[in-house]
Amino acid sequence: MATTKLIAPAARSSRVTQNARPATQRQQDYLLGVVYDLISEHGIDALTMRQVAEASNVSTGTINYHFQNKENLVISALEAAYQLPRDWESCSGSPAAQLRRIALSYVLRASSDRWWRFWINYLAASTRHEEMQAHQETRFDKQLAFWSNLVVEGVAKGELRKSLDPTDTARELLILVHGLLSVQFIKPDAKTRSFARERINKAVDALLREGVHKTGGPLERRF
Amino acid sequence: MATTKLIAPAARSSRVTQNARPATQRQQDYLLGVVYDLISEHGIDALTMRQVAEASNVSTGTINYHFQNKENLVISALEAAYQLPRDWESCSGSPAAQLRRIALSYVLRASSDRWWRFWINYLAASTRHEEMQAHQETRFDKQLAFWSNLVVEGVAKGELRKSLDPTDTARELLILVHGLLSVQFIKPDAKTRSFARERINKAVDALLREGVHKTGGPLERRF
Amino acid sequence: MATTKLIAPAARSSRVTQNARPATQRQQDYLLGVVYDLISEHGIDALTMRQVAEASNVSTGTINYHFQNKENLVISALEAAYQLPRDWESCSGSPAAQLRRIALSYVLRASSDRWWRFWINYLAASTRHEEMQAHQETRFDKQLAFWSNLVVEGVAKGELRKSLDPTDTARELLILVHGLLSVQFIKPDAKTRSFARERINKAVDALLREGVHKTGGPLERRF
Amino acid sequence: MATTKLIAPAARSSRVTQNARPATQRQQDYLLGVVYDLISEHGIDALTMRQVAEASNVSTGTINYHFQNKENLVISALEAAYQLPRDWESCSGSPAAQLRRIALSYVLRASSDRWWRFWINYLAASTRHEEMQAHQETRFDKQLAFWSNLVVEGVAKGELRKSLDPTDTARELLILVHGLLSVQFIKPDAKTRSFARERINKAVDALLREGVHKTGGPLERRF
DNA sequence: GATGAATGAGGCTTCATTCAT
DNA sequence: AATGAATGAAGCCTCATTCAT
Repeated sequence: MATTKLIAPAARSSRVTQNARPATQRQQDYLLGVVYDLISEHGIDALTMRQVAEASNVSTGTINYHFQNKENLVISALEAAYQLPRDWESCSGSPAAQLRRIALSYVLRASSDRWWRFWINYLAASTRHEEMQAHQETRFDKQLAFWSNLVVEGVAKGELRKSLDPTDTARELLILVHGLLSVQFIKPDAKTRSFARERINKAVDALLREGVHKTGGPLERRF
Repeated sequence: MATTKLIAPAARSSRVTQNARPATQRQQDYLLGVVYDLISEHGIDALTMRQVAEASNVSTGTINYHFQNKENLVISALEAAYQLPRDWESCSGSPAAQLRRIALSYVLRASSDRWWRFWINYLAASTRHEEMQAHQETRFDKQLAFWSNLVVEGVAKGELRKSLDPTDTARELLILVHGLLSVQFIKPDAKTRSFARERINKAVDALLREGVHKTGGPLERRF
Repeated sequence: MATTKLIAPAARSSRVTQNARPATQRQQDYLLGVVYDLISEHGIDALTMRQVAEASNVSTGTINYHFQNKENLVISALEAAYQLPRDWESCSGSPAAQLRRIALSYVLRASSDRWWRFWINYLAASTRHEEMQAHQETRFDKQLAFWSNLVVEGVAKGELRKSLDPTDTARELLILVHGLLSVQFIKPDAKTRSFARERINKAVDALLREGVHKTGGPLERRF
Repeated sequence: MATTKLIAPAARSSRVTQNARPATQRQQDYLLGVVYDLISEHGIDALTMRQVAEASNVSTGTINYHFQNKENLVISALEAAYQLPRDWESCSGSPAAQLRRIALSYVLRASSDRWWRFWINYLAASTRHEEMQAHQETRFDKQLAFWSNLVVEGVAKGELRKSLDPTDTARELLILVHGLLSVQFIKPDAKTRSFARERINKAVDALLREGVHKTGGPLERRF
């Protein structure tokens, strides 16, 4: 447990001492990884500084030395987590394929459960934590913009139907995947996950221009 | 809290002193109501026994006398909350109107925020609490069955299109409202709530048979 | 250590739970006595909740149950200490004798060291604690009024010289005793204390009307 | 802190690394100045090593490198502070003017508050710290001798009344200014400070020989 | 000389729970 | 049934001090 390595040192900065040398940065990133794991596992409220200290094999003083206090630690972990490379980020290919892939990342799998468990805890906690709430909102808007852009590109490349309104389409997809996410949390079984995958594929297929091959081969169905 | 096994929902009264006389029952129900309110307001983890005692004007000893310990108290409150009559339960009218009304109850309003904040906290907690998870599942299935049935009735009465598959339709609606719910948590502003309302109305309208009046009058738009 | 009994239950109230039953009141007063002793002994800043708990043979939880937090505990102790009966309060006799007695209470003796050590710590702490500062001021004003009044009465009874301005006289005396107090802290030896006693007696003598016996017999020299 | 025995004031340099070169000495003196400021501002007990490090723009390691530990640092700072030149030390003019000036230095002003706040904290701490107590005593005696000497000189120059006993006069003045100091701490407002100034001037005036100009011109009233 | 990350004891406080009344 | 004082473990955080660099 608690050994996940996070993003590259250069990628994180705010909230912690500026100009931190690489060693410090690495240590902080390591600690944030531990926190991410613990939150995914036990929820935000159950997180204790002692837990973090023990799981990361440092003293409680060290945690506070780097992050001042628990709130800052949690927020930092959240920020770091949100900057974790999603698997779809490295996803190349056509806009339509990218869109499908991103949308399919909302399907729970063993390897991504951690992230989504983290996410749902964050969402619940954000109902009583303004800063976290704002964070969620920002992230959603970015997501919306990114998806919209993919739609625009897909239309331009002739993959997607010309009649699509990019923002509406993106929003509709986002609502769908979040709805499916909820359902997957409510019914966390293989069948539900399978259904979610099919449903998402169907939704993306519906955006494709006539004549473009639907749901494609094994590459696209990997999820 | 953690991992304690809970007893089946039906056995609820067995959680508390056996053979409780009505006065005792009333007292306990009153306390559970207080707990529900507090959880809605501050989340499950923030609940303290002292809070409950003060909010209900009894002593901490009394709380423990009735519920033995905190976990038991919380679970009892959750179970009780899930048995609270939803406002749409008393909703009469055509199946289509009922369906619309139930679906619209997923739109956040001041008065219902409490319930949905409670719900999201419950959902997050359920990712690490088997019994709560089971509870969620049961509730979802009931919801699905109820909505399906409304579709069946609506088709029978000629309000809804004949081509509708009841279960598919109900599930699709449920996914939609849960998606909109997530979005409303992510962006808790009036515009988002307004959008959610319109989107739900549109979805229900799409189920109506040609010739049936869409979205209806003020009665149906109350939400 | 830490067994000083404080004032009667009825005398204290503010800051702690109102309507506390006598038993609670007694417990709180007992705890405040312990705190008073500890502050006298080690200063305000050195006081720890654990210390209080151990010295009073209760748990730390109990301390916080009664006083919520350390600041409140200290302030309560200060208020209680300021309501401790000074030995001159029970002092009867002529106004001049009372004045002399009160003034002489500023001479350190083993039995009153505790109080004055407490006082000097309070005074130092009050330079960075507004509420404590205000408290000091109030107390000084009361003292000034009380001493002035004694002068008025003394003049009326013909013990003190008619030409005395009550407030000026009282203030002048207060400055003197506080100056002597500082000196006694700076040089805490028998000689300095003895000097302080003589100096105070001399100052009071100077207020007496011609013909009135000076510094008097053993009764008045008890201090 | 507590009860550690301190070394004699004269040995101060021995507290720090031996054979310190001038640069080291300067560094240490600089740090002591920072400590003095911080203590004046927040009291002795509130001082933290980190505070010192940040205020002086060095690392905590450097502080400990120079002073080994906190106690040593604080004591060194206190000793250094007591060796700071008072502004009246550079005061020239007649003995009477010097006496007035020194006495008036006990009147709080913005610029001297720091020193006196420091002093009162030191005095309170000295009730439980033998070495600090001895320090206070020594300083008082020096002050007494210095003031006595000024009286002697003043009498010799014909400024002060011949009947004055130098030591008695000096002691009486010291008691007065310490009394006024206490009052100024108890009531830290402009009116009290103003009163203290007048009172001291009056006391010094009372020492002047008949015919010598009282309280003098603006130069002497600068305080 | 100087740094600053790391330590861990110890400070304050919260809180579920117990128990005499 | 109900009370509420008392408990003590555990939470968060601070801080003097150490030590590898």
